[in-house]
This record gives sequence, structure tokens and C-alpha cells, in this order.
Amino acid sequence: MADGGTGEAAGRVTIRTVAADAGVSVAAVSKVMRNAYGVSDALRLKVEASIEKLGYRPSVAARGMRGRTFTLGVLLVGIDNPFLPGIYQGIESVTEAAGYKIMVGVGAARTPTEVQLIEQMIDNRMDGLILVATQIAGETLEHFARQIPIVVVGHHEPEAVGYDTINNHDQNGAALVVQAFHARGYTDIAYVSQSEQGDHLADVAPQRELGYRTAMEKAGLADHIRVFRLPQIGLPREDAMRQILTAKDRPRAVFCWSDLDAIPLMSEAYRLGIRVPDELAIVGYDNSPVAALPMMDLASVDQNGPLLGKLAAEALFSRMNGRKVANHLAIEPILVKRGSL
Amino acid sequence: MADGGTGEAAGRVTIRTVAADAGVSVAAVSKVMRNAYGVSDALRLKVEASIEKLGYRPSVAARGMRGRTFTLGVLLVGIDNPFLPGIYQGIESVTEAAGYKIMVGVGAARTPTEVQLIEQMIDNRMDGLILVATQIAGETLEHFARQIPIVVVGHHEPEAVGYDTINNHDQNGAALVVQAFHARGYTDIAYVSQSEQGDHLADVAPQRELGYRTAMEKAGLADHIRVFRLPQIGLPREDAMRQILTAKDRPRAVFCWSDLDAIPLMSEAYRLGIRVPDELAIVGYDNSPVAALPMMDLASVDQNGPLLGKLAAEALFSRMNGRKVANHLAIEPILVKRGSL
DNA sequence: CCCGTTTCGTGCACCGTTCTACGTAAATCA
DNA sequence: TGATTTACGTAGAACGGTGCACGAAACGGG
Repeated sequence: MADGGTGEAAGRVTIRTVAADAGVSVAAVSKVMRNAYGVSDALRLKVEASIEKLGYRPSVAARGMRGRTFTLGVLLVGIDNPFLPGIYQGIESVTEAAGYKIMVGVGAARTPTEVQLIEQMIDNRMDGLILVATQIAGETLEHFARQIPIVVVGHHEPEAVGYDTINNHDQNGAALVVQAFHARGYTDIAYVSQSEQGDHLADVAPQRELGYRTAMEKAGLADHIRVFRLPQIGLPREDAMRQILTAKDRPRAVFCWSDLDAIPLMSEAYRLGIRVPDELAIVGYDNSPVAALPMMDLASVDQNGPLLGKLAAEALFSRMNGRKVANHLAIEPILVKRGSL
Repeated sequence: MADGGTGEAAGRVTIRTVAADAGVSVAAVSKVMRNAYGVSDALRLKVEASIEKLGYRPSVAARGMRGRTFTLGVLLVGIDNPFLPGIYQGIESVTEAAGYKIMVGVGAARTPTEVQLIEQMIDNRMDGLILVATQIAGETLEHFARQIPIVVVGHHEPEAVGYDTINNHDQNGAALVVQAFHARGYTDIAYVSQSEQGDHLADVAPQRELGYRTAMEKAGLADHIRVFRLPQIGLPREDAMRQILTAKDRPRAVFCWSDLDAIPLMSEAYRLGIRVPDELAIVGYDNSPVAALPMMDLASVDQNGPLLGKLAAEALFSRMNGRKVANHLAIEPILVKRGSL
């Protein structure tokens, strides 16, 4: 039946199989696949029939050696970060409509791993890259950006020339929190950040810290500025948290750089019998689903992940289409007020 | 630094660039890369020096056209499922040590998407595939398994001949829950599952249901067997939950097929002022981090994701090394008892 | 009716690897 | 020393596509 013709043995159906079956040249099949110029309806029909019949799928690997792969790489910091799903979904909504596929790399928040994954994606001939919350230095990014179109999400590099950045305005997000605290009459407002280990100012935590400091000053609370730093996620952190919570001069309100820290902190407070918000007000960042649970009821800044993802994908496409000048977008986050505030 | 050397103008440094730089043949460089037989120390040193100097990295795409890519594909159901991180980490621990890279596909729990992703991975010439909690039918899997080594996690297909399956023993996990409930004196124990929409018996939810039913019968509670089905995740489900919780014959204890449902259900109970566990005992599955939060304190079955991942990766490697006979493993889950029980 | 344009289809040279087959020089054996 | 073996290195044909350059046919205007 199908592949009877040439009596070839087993194996994969390649472009040649299709060409033989349809009685046309290999180039013709290629043209149809890419719907390139110069294909008559008759030819197209013949070829499409054969493709259908044989179930032909072009090899991405082979295709990538000369043309495009129609595959984009998305590099994620990890897999359990609450703000990733929204962004991913936003990206996907755009790329799917454009007929592009996505391959994901999971970076585990370690720079060398992330670099390897980027190289891996370049070596796999992806057509473009979206890096989400990468920790890689701007200089390194410029280096990679010379090899492949890149858009970065969740990493502030407003001077970058070789790639685009899409962010929520982290400084404004922090300011929202300070203002909301202040409006409720709190003055002793602290910021809880992750360890500075390997931090760049480009990362979101320092940006939020900057926004916090600026807003505190603007509110006339400059002398109440206090910053606590927790050990990296993965290390034991209960001690550090307990220290913050049991100190005599415990702050009246804390703004956590991420729900990733706000939630454990809130849990620790609960365990210690500290009432939220009567004794301690807490606000996080990323508006993760857990924060929205009624038992948590944690106020949090929402950065609209789906929109970020959508904008990132669109920026990537426009860059892939030849735009050379860098785009740097910042969208406005909103504060989702809940009982912890 | 690295790529300064020759100050070459154009593109990428390929195997030819290296060969020219080292003054040897292309084949020689290839041999060094694959550390194949028949390379003198002198040659190897020369070539390695050039590789280092030029910062050469072989193209995975090109390599894939003839040899191996040293890349594995991992297909995940989604990105926000609490039991994925553990599994992924387990996989990674094995593959990283073996020098293999991972590319992830995110399936969104829709069969056509998943099929496309698998094809995509085959087309990208991955060396093997691990499918986590796929919904694809066994028959289709056998079809793909003829093209590429496959290991499936979180999907029961004990009769499969072309691929391996690695699972926790979902039926036993369910039995643990029923026994624990019963030991506390509860008899009116219900099971809450997801919609049967597109379900196979191979999926975990029906397996857990089976385990639940069997254990209920064994405990002499056959006439207390009750199964509720919630709408798919993504659809509005509050109504359905409220219906369960406010019914006159509300069960005394519920076992949820996943924390993904147990947590919202518990939240809804909280909102309705139903005390857990005094009025309603709840146990979930997957022991997600949220369940462990002191405010939630949700008992849950732990299936040891890291171990599952590790076993899956090991099975895949042994299969890639030529094993033909299928392996089907089931590890024993444990019940993590917490306040909700 | 002739000749310049289009339109359509094909041949073929890539892309960056792997890997088989082969040539040659050195080492071993009888 | 001549005949084998062994070790090393290389040419060149894949692999499965893309896309340029080209030729043939169809078209159309003067």
C-alpha cells in the first residue's frame, strides 16, 4: 500500500520518500512545506496528499541546519516558582497561534546551569529565546544575543542593546506596598529579601529593595528603613525567620520580595502565635495561588504574568523579524489587598 | 577572553574551524569529541587546545542527524502541578551525572498537545523520552515507543511491552488513607476525584479510586462507598465543592485524589465554617509543600517524587543501552499524617 | 510571429556532524 | 628481514532538510 512503490526497506519517512511517492522533486516538497513561492495548486495538492498519506513530519534537526526550526526556547528559573505558570501561559498563547513550538529549559537558579541551557538551545538551533528571571550577567547576555534573538523577562537591564527586556515595574510595585502600609498607619516597615549571594542590581529583589527605600524616603520614613536577608531557598531558614519574628524590635509590617518567602514567614509567625495582621502585617510579591487561599489570605503584588509572557513573545517575534533596536518595557503591577495587610 | 584569538569575522565556529586551527582533519576532531578509538595523545592535546581556544561547541542538531544528541526529552503535564518538581529533580540528578541534557515539553494536560510535543522531541532527535503523567492512550505510546526509548511515570500500563512504567502504588496509597480514616473510627468515607472526562483506567485518579473501593470493601465499609467528581481544573468548581460540603449527608471524611483538589476543598470548608477535622476529615495526595504549611496542616500521601524520577531515568538509560523487555515498577507510597486527619 | 516576462519545477551545493572504509607508518613476530 | 599486526589519521559518503540558480514552458504585448 502506502510505501510499496520503491520497495525500500524500513525506517523513517523522509522528504525523499514523499517526493518519490508524489512523483516530484525533493525541492518541490520542500517548497510546499515552507509554502514558498512558485508552487502550482496541482503540485501542492499532490504533495499534500502524499504527506498526509505517509504521515510525513520534517526533521527539526535537519531543517535547523539551513532554515528555521520554528521552535523557541524558554528558560525558566525553576519549576516550582509561583510566578512562572502565568508567564508561560502568556508566552504559549502567542507562540501557539504563530505555529511555533516551545522547548523549556529548567535552570535551577544556578548561573552555570543556565548558561549551559542557553548554549544547548542555541546548539539545538532554536529560532529565539525567552529567558525568565535569569541570573546571568548582562554582559554574558549580550554575548549570547549576538548569536540568537533574545528577550528577557524578570531581569532589569535597561541599557541592554542586544536584547529586549520585559518587566513589571518592580520599584513601583514596592512603592505600592509601602504606600498601602503607610495608609494604614504603619511606620515601622521592613523589607525582607533573599540573600545577596550572586545578586545583581538587575535582579528583581534588589529592584524591589530600591523601590522600598525610595518610597520609604518619600513617605518621610527614611529612618525606619530596615532590610533583613534570608538564606537562599533550599537552605534551612526557620532560624533566620524566627530571629526576625521574635526580636524585641520586631517590625510592625514586613514586605517580602516574594511570596516564596512571605508564605513561610507567615507560617512561622502562625506557629509562634503572632497574629497577622494585628501584630504583624505582611505583604508578598507575585500573587501566587497559595496567597489567595482563605487560610493564608496574604496580600501580594500581582505582576500580571500572562501579559508579561504575551509581551515577551511578541517582542521576540518582532526581533526575529529583523528589529535591531532594543525594546525595554515595564508594565505596572497592582497590589492585591487581603487580610494580611 | 575565550573567543578573541583569530578575530574571525563571520559566523559560528564549527568542527571545520577547529580542524583548520589545529591543522588536522575534520574526522580527527570528531573522534576527539566522541573520544573514539584511535586518537594519539598528541592529537588529542592539539585538538583540545583548539577547542578551548575557539570555544567550540558541537551543534546538537547536526550531531543528531547521524549520532546521538545526548539530550533527553521530559514531557510534563503542566507547570503548576505540585508533584512535578520532585520527579524532575530526581530525573535530573541521574541525567546530569551521566552528562545528558534535558529539554522539557509542557503538555497542558491536553492529549493533542502532548502528542505534538512527543513528535517534536522525536523530530529534535532526542535520545530518549520520559513522559510524566501523560494522558495519552497506551496504544499510541506503543506506537511512539517503536521510534524512541520511552519511560512513563504516573501512568499505569502494566501490560505495556514497548516501554517502561514507573509508579507509586496508587491503589496501596488509597488503601493507606482508608485504613487511617477507619482506624480513627470514621466510616462515612468518600472519595473525591476529578471529572472522568477523557480518563483512562491507566491514569492515577481511577487507580486511586480502585484502591479506595477495594480498601473500603476490605474494611467492611462497602455500603459507605461514595465517589464525587469535580469539574476539570480550570473550570469553576466552587459550586460543586459547596454542594458536597453543604449536603445534609455530607461525608465525615473525604479522600481527595490530589492535593490539587484537597486544598481548594479545604479552603471552601474553611470559608463555610466547617471545622477540620472535627466535622470533616480530609486527606490529599502528593504531599505538596502547601499541604505542609501549618495553616493548612493537610495530611497527604507522599509518593516520593525524587525516587520516582531517579528510577525513571535509570530505566531509560538501561533501555537506551539495549534492554528490550519492559520493566514495570511500583514503589510504596507513605501517608504523611497531619492535623486534617 | 517573435521575444521578453512570468510562473513553475528541478538540480545541486550546502548546513555541521558521524562513521565506515581505507591508507600509511610504526611496532611486533617469526 | 619480510610479513603481519596494530595504531593512527583521513577522505568522503551519509543524514534530511533548505534555497539558490537555472531551464522550460506558458503568457502576453507589439
